[in-house]
Amino acid sequence: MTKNKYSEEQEKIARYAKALSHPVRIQILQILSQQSCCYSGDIVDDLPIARSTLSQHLTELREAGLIQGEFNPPKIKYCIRTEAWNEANQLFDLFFKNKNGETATKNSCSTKASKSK
Amino acid sequence: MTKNKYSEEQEKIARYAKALSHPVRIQILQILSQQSCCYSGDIVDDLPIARSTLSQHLTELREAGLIQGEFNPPKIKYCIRTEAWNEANQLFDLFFKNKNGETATKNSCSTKASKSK
DNA sequence: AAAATATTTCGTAATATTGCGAAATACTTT
DNA sequence: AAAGTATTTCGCAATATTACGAAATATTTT
Repeated sequence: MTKNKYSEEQEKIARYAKALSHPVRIQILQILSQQSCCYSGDIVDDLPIARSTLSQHLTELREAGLIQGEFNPPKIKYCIRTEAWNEANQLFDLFFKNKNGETATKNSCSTKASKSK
Repeated sequence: MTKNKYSEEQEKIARYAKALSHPVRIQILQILSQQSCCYSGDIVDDLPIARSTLSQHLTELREAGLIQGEFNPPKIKYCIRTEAWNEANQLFDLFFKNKNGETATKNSCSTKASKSK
């Protein structure tokens, strides 16, 4: 294992965020999350991308843990993976919640800050 | 303006998510959000990257709207930009909230699905 | 005006992402 | 077994990201 530069939490948030960082993946997840599950072939009709490109995006979402595919020959039924979905939701929640109220208001700055060495 | 493939909301979520898609940017935002504002030079000491690289990440966060820099010669004080911070928070909230409960549970699939044409 | 301090921009390199069509794979139906 | 349907993998190209050090920029202090 390589050197751990960042915390597990930071890596996790970044990984989920990366999965959400393309509009087509947002759309895919919205489709899946709103109308239970879907078949890949049905999704592609609503998207402005080729089938092979969709496949790549689905793979990314699967590797991020956010969706799962159930083989239902000859189709594959994709669904939201609730476990990861909830974890991501919670991570983002906490991330945004952890903020003191006094930012961006002219003054309010701690001129100190560590500066080790 | 080019063709609008995705909704404004989808683009917005993806843009914010992209800003959050690197662990070092998560860490930067955590530092800024937890202890009001900071000077760039102070941040870099806690991060495993070069100053010039930090500058790039700060630019990305600024362009995403999540932070703002106040010039306080010869330093620049960076703070969270609350407006965007709250918007992002709300967008992610809604995004994750919009989900019916019956996913990823073996059955529960709508075999139909549009398939126009 | 020269020196010191803080940050950004530039040049460069390595790697990752996004996209497509063609071909490969896998399973079902004829 | 051949044809049909659904998806993935492959090969390729264009662009974006991440990273660094050196040089440029801007402001204050000496």
